[in-house]
Amino acid sequence: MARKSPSGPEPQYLKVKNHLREGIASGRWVPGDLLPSEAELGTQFELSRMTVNRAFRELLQEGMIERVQGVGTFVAQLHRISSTLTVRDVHDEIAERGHQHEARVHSLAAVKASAEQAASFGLKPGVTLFHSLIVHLENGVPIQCEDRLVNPACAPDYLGLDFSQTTPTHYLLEAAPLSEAKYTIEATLPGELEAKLLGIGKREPCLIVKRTTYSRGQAVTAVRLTHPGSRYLLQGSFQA
Amino acid sequence: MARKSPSGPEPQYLKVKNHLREGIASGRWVPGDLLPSEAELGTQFELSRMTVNRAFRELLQEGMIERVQGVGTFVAQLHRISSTLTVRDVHDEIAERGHQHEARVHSLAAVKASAEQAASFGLKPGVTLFHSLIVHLENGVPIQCEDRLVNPACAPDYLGLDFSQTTPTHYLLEAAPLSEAKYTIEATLPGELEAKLLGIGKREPCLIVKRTTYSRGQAVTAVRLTHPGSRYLLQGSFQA
DNA sequence: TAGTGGTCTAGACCACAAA
DNA sequence: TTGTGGTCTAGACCACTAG
Repeated sequence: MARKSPSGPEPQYLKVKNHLREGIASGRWVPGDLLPSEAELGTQFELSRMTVNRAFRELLQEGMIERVQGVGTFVAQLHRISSTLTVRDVHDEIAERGHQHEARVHSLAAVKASAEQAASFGLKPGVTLFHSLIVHLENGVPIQCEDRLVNPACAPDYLGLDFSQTTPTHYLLEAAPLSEAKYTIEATLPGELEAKLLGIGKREPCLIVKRTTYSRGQAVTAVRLTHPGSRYLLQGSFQA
Repeated sequence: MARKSPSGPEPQYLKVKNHLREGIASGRWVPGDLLPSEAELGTQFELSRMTVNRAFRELLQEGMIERVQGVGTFVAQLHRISSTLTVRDVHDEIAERGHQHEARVHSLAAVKASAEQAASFGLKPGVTLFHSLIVHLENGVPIQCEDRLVNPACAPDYLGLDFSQTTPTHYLLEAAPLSEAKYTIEATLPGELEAKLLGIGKREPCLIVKRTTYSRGQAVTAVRLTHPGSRYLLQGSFQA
């Protein structure tokens, strides 16, 4: 039978995977086409079916193919462009650009939750939440206004932290293991206070990211990140 | 030895995977902790090592764990919030909301590429590119202005298509298998023509997605999607 | 019935890292 | 040397689909 990887860095299942990827990328197989079966490729490459299966499973996970039990494996219709959008800690983001990060804490206090706020945390109106309002500067220029509510149960010592030294994002990710997040991205005008804190006009468009993160099914924190449209953009890429 | 899945819908490797996920989500293991070895879990669950290995591989792929050969498997540090942002065909998006989609083609012609445009396609200035300008309406309300350049080599018959019936996105994905995409998302004011076509004021913030897609290393199309900030937002979620 | 994918096994050899 | 993960095998049983 086939030899396992001798010492070279390329496992056998990758050979099969690349063979299929190249066939699809080159147009040899187009969306909807039936691909060779696991058994067929196993014979062709002199590999066991499990090894070929792994190549197929990874391609399935990547959305390159579709599989139907009892029928076969097909090239997927690439009608979705999905891309991984990484929302990161501002500090890391700025540091990676080789720039200086500064955080100005404008507010850090306990507040009574409004009905709407409480609802988003799954708590009763009037309960105490922690609130922080921090402006992040890159090389002295304000690029993000971080307006955050925190569930005290998940971070009891939140009010005692020094957020000019560590970011809430960083702290909260350590305090409560992240299990889920929801976000929206939109373009609107800044609030009056936001405009003032960011040093921009009231008519300058802002890119606003709202994000709620959950740990063990419980909402940990809800944040509104306001970025001057002229100074900030999100970017990313996608590899099929 | 262990019994394989008798008929029930839950494979054995999922039992192991869920066991680990729950242990991490519940805080039984925190980031940095050493998890049980494959052999250990194999004994505990009465499974072969390969089956346990599959559970670990999938968790690794999901970013839940980190593995070091010769050392062990650890709970990952969750210091990045990455989320899958799916940029989809507008038509599908609107149809899924149960709404009516209409496309108005305002321009469809061959143009001479400017130096900048040519560069983004890796072509020489002055070559012919195809250009289309289409406004998409949801239930009669303009929500997206699609300003697109297309590489003629990848879609020779682009100018002959009826984009009130099929979207450029849909057509291009079929014409050229997608291999890579780059995008940016930003908030700015609309151009004069865009404001007019979308029926909005010149001072209304817009959410702008710019995207270039590649097929086999060659740029296929570059598009600027302008959305009125008051009528459109991106949303998504992330499961750890 | 024949062919497909979905899962699982009980071994195996290897590279690697720590003691 | 021991234990870890990384890979691979040559079978196996099952569910499902098509002819």
